[in-house]
Amino acid sequence: MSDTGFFDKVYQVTRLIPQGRVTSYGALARYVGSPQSSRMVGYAMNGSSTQIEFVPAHRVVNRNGELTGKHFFDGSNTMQELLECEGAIIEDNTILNFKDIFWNPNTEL
DNA sequence: AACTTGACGGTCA
DNA sequence: ATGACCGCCAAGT
Repeated sequence: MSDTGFFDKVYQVTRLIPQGRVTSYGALARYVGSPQSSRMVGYAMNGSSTQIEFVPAHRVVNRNGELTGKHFFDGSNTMQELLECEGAIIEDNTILNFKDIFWNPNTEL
């Protein structure tokens, strides 16, 4: 597969996130081999919309379960609605059942 | 070509 | 427990 770079790896792993589950930037960063580049993961998500294949960027939140990237979606609460639609309990931009639906690529992949 | 910024995370004071 | 600092890679200016 094309490891054309950091971003592509991130996109590919992100697509593997099961529906109804979420993961963190740090977990993805660690999986692609750059544990300290969690910011880059978020930055990559920024360009996820330019990808041919759909990337469920809404399933990626920070380690605190907060929807820090909701601002980068169409509406103001698009990300939240998508997640709630998949079974997440969200309040004040935070996934309350984060611990329950967390998906760790390093452990479950 | 150099500097700054960015959807984060871990550590140290 | 709260706040500041550093690291990391890519893209924009």
